[in-house]
Amino acid sequence: MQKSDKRDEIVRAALELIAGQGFHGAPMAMIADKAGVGAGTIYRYFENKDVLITDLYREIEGKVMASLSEGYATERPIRERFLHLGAALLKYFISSPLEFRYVEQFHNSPYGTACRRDKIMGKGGGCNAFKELFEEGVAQQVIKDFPLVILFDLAFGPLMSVARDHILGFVELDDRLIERVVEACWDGVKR
Amino acid sequence: MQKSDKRDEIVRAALELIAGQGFHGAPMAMIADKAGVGAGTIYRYFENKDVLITDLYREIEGKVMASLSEGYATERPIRERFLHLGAALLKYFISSPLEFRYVEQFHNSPYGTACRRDKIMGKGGGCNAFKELFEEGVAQQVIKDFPLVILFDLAFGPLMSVARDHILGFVELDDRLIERVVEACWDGVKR
Amino acid sequence: MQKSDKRDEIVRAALELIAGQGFHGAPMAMIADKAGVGAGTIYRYFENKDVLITDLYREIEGKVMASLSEGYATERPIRERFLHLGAALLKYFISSPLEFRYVEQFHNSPYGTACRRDKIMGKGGGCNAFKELFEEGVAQQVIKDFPLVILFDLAFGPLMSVARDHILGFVELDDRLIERVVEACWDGVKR
Amino acid sequence: MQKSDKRDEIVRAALELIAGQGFHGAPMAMIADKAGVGAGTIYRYFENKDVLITDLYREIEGKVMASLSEGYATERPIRERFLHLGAALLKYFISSPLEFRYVEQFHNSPYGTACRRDKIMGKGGGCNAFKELFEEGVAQQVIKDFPLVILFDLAFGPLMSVARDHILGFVELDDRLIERVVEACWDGVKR
DNA sequence: GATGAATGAGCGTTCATTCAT
DNA sequence: CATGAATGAACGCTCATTCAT
Repeated sequence: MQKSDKRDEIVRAALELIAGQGFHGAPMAMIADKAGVGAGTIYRYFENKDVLITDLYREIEGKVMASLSEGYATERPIRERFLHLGAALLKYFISSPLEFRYVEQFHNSPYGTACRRDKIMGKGGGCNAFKELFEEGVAQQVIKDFPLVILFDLAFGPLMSVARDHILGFVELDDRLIERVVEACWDGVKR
Repeated sequence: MQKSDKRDEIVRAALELIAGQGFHGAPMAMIADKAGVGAGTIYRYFENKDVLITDLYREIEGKVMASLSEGYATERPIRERFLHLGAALLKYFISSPLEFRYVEQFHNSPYGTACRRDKIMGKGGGCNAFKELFEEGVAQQVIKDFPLVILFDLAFGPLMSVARDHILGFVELDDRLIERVVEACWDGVKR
Repeated sequence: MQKSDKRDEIVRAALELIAGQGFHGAPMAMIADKAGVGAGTIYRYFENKDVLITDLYREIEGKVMASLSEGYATERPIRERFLHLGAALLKYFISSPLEFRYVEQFHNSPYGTACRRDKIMGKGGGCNAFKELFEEGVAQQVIKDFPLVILFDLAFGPLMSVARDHILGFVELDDRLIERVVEACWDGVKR
Repeated sequence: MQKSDKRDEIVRAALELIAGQGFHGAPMAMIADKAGVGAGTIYRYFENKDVLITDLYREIEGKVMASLSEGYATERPIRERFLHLGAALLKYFISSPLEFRYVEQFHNSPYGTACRRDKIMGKGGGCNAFKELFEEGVAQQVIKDFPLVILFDLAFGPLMSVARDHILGFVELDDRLIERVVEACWDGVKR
C-alpha cells in the first residue's frame, strides 16, 4: 500500500509531465519532484527511465482495453459492435486527455517504434476485439476485403486524429458528433 | 553548386538520422559526421538546430505540395479530385519513406506543435487544394457536413497510417491497393 | 557544514582562477576540477556561471564592508574617519590579493558594468560610510565641493591603483607607507 | 596606401567593437565584417588576435603620448607642468571615449597584465615626461617623497576614474571642472 | 593579395543514474 | 527502504584560425 502509493505518484507525475511537455520536458528529477519523492526512489520501482515509460504505456493500454470491452456484446451485429468500439475508444481518450497525449508521445518516439503494431490491438494481452471483429466482418463480406492492418488504419487513423484535434481545441466534440464520426469510419471500412 | 553541396549533405544527413532515430538520436555532431562536414559548418547554413529542422520540414512540405498539384485538374468532379490527391499523397510518401518518417517525427515534437493544423494543407502557401475541395464538396452536399478539421482527420488519418504501415513493412502496397485505400477514405467522407 | 564544504571549494576555486587568469581563464570545467568536484556539481549551488560570479562578488563586497566598519567611529572628526576608512580598505585588499584581483576583474567585465557606481559604496546594504562622510565633509566645507562621484574617484582611484601595484609587486607597502598614501588621498579631497 | 587602408579599417573596427562590447563581444569575424574585409584578411596584417589587440593598444598609447607632449614646456615650473599633463590626459580621453574604453578593457585583461606598469609612462618609447617630472619634483622637494609608482597611482588613479565616470555619464566634465580635478590631483602629490 | 567557407577544440549547461547516509 | 547530492558524458553552439580558390 505504502509502496504502491509512491509508485502511483511517480507514474502520475510522469504521465502529467510527459503528456504536457513531451519526453524532453520530463527529466527524472522533475518527475521525482512532482511525485514528492526522492530522485533515487524512482529507481526502486523502475529499473530506469525507459522502463518507467514503457510500463506507464502498458498501464494506459490496459485501461483502454478495459474501457473498450465494457458493455461490448459479441452477439450484436458487426456494424453495431464497430460503432460501440469506436465510440468507446474516442470517448475514452477524450475524457483522458493526459493518457491520450501520452500515448501519442509514446508512439512517436524510439520507445514506441518497437511496439507499433501491437498498439491498440495488444497482440499479447486480452482484447483482440477489433481484430476478431474485422476478421469476422471480412468473412461475412460486410467489411471491405483489406489486409487487417489497413482496416485498422482506416478505423483508428481518423479516430486518433479526431481525438487529437478535440484535445488540442480544434473541434469541440459532443456525443452526436462522436457518433457521426464513428459512423463515417464505418463507411470507410464497410463494404 | 559548391555551396549547395554541403548544405545538401547536411540536410540529407539530418533527414536520414532524424527519420531513423528521432530528434534525440540526431545530435548535431552526428549529423555533421554523417554529412562529412565539421560540426561548426552546419551553423553556416542554419542558424541553429531548430532552424535546420524546420527548414528541412518546409522543404519536404514543398515537395509534397508540388507532387499533389501535379496533374491536378480543378475542373474534374470532386470525387475524382479527391482520389487524385489521396493517391498522390500516399504515393509520394511511399516513395519517400525518409521524408514520411521525418514529417511524422516533426509533427510529434515541440517543433511541430505550432504548425499542427497547417500540416499538409499549408495554410500560407499555394496548395489549399484539400481545403477548397472539402468546402466545395460540403457546399455541393457531396461530402458529409463535418467541420473542416474532421474531414481532414477522416481523409488524412487513414492515409498517414497506411503509409506508415507500408514503410514499416506491415503491408505491401501496390497501385491497386493504394487506389482501393483512397476509395475507402472517400467512402468515409462522402455523403 | 558538509554542504558548505563543496560550495566553499567551488567558490575558492573560482576566486583563485578568476583572480589569476580572468574570466576567460576560468572555464566551469576547470573550476570544478580545481574544486575537486564534478562539473555538474557547481550547478547545484549556482544557477549558472553568471550567478556564481556575482554571488562571489557580493560575498567579497560584504567582507570589505565588514572590514571597513570595524572600529569605525562616526563621532570622530571627518579627516580621522577618512584616514580610517582609506587605511582599512587598503589593508583589506593588500591582505586579500585574490579578492582584490577578483574585484578588479569583475568591475571590468560585462558582469560589473551594471553595478559600476555601486562599487565599494554598496548603495543597497549597510555601509554608505564613504558617501555620508563626503556629504558631511562638503557641507562642513572641510572637503572640496565636487560632485560625489568625483570625490569617490579622487579617493578610490589612487587607493585601488596602489593596492594593485603592491599586489603585482611594484611596491612593497608597509603600515607607514599605507598611512602616508591615505594622507595623500586626503590631501586630494580636503579643502 | 591600399594596404594601409585595410589595416586602418580593421583597427578601427576592432577599436569600436572592443570599446563598445569588450573583448568577448568582438569576434574576428565581426571585426572583419565591420571593417568591410574578409575574415582571413585580418591575418595578413596581424599574426593573430592577440597581436591585433596589443598593436592597437600601442597605437593608442602613442597618440596619448603625442597629445601629452603637445604644448609641453620643460622649462615651466613643476606644478604648471603637472597641471598641463593632467589636463591634457583627461581631455584626450574625454574627447576619445573609444580609445579610453579600449585602454581600460585592455588593462583589465590577460593582455594588459604583462605591460601593467609600462602603461602611460611607456618605458620603452619616447615620452617619460611624467617620470622625469616626478623625479625632478621629488628632488626639489616640491612633490611628496613617494616611490615613483605611488606617485603615478596618486596622479593617474583619479584621472582615469574621473574620465570613466564622465564617459559613462556619471558626471559632466567641463573645462573648469577638469582644471579643478587636476588641481586636486596635484594636492595629492604635492608636498 | 584577398577571400570567406570550413574547421574542431572548447565552452556552458543538462540530466539519467549511483551510492553514502 | 528512501534519499538527494554528486557525477560526468553528452549536448548545442561559438569562434580563432586555416587554406583552396
